Amino acid sequence: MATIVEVAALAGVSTSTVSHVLNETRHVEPATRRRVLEAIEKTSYRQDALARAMRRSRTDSIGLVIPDAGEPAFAEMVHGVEHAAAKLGLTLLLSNSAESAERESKAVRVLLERRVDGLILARSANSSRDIVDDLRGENAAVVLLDRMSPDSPFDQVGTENRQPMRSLVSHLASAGHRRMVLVAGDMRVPTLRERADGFAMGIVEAGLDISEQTVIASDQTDPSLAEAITRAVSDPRRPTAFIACSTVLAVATLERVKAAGKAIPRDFAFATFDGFSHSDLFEPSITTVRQPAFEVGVAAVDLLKDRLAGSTSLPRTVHLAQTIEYRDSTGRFELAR
Amino acid sequence: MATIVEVAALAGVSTSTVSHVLNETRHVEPATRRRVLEAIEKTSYRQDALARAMRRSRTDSIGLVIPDAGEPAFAEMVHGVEHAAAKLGLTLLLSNSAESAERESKAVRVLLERRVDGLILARSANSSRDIVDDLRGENAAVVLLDRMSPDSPFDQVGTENRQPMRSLVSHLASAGHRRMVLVAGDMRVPTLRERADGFAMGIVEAGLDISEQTVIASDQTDPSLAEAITRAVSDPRRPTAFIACSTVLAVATLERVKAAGKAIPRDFAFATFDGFSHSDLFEPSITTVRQPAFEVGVAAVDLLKDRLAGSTSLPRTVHLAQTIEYRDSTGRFELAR
DNA sequence: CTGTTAGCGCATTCAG
DNA sequence: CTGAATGCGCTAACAG
Repeated sequence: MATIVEVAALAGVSTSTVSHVLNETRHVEPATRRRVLEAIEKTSYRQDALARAMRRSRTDSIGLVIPDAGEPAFAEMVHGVEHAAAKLGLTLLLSNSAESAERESKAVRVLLERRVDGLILARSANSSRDIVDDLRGENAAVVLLDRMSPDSPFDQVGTENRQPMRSLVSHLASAGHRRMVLVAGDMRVPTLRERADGFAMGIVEAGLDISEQTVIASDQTDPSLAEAITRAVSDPRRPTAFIACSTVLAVATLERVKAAGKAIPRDFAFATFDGFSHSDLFEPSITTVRQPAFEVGVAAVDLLKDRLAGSTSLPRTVHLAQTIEYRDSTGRFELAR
Repeated sequence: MATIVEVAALAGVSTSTVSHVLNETRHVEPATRRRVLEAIEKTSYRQDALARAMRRSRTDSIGLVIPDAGEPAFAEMVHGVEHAAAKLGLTLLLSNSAESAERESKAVRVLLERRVDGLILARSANSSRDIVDDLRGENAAVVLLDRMSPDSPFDQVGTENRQPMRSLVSHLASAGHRRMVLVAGDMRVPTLRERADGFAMGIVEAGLDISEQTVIASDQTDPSLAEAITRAVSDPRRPTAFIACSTVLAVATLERVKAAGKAIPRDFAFATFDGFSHSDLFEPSITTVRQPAFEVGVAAVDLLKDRLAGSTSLPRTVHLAQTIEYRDSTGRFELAR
């Protein structure tokens, strides 16, 4: 590749002038300017972002660390972040921590070494507090994504989880369901904890007995998850509804229900968070609490943008609302069952 | 951030020595080494990847440009690329061209400016030949992903598309289907063209009349796509099977079929490429030609790795096989219809 | 076994 | 309006 020096030589000007026409950072005589432009063309010169970043101490890049690229909701957030970042002329550096704390801190470290201007982090399930503390010492802007904490020193964006779960439980309760099974997942994940909280609140509010509900809190990689679901399916106390707290948990639940020879909604009502795409095209169509994952990603970049622009306000927390899409899987419950 | 100079000063050695312990690039006395390590600890020094890359003229990063982050198959490829790149200690720079040639070349340009060591490119539908030509002049290693061309000057990896389509058509023909509808999509996309080719081959091989088949080649963003599908649904020539060539096209097809009050597989057999995740949990379960998208991503990084290691062999083309998952949507066709 | 030093390519003072 | 010169932080000769 040609460098700025060659361009300058060919145009018969100094590198300084070339730099200035490149960045439009001071006036240059139209004629000179034209010569420079021609030289750039002729040498097929391209700016070296590395050298530029080094000199300006800004990379115009941001890093994104997510815990599970396979989960549809996260894939969609990545999409949103990518979209918003591109709009701002920011390059995106993507890392997947695969729900591992070590990989997570390694990823963060690598991104900081690369001097990203900002960092968007969805913490892994077993993420330690340390990573947040470490990050505080850095001068990079940080936004926490999806998995938030109440006392975050950083801006954070995610969805409101308790409220929709309460509505969902309320809906099921008023349809006559007295015993439900919550497939709750890993309780170290804030999002899932909030959903479980919302469940408990909803149960109490509906005047149901919390001790008669079943909560399965196995991590999705735990083989005991499937067993627990199977056990719940044939629970002698006869639960009538299942709620899954994520796509992966929904898959596990549907599989076990099917394997037990039961059907939805004939034998059980069913609802899930996140869910499946185009669920309405298939039977049973599934009642789903849908988060605006793309928008969450976009919002994260928005928050970051403000910080990059120098905002020093107190940490902000943005909660986006989820919507409940009621479908057949909760719709045909027969009270007389 | 502390620099290597401060570390050197604190440890009472030269920056050279610090660099060498950092990179393990020459022997240093254990005692000295320990002092350096302590100094690194004390100053919480971190290497500056930018300066390092500049000096070594290698960034240990690769770029990935995809045309549609929303398409599940691409999302999965991104996942595979990310996974394989991380394993090699390569940082991933991700861009989405949104099927636009301009965005695509802009993305490529930005990545080259950032001096990625290699580039993985899934070309957009309207990608011009120019981009390939431009890339040839660069010293970056390039791998074409998914959307390949027969005379590529670069390594490329994708799936074999004709063969599974032929098998699919053959399967349908022997089940008694004489008139089929191919929802083929944008014919500028090589992958989709190959699938359409395979369709024609399959029809001929089955001894069917090609002129009695319907091929809908509207781009998925074209509003006429839905109309064309609707028309095919009520075609007086009574086609009995639909084949969609991508997830998005499958969605469009299923929507129109449903909207017309028809059902699968009662009224039509149906099969799709790429398809939906966990399709077996829902009714109708959909016969799907499934590509190993994650592995395609991994394979792309493998090819790139060889080039980064200096391989100068002729351009290689890797075709991964797809598998056909036969399910209910093609299984219950009644010949007597 | 370790230190000195010259750039990598650019943006940016400071002079003119 | 333009040029010369400095240094961002690091690695890799080269020298000792």
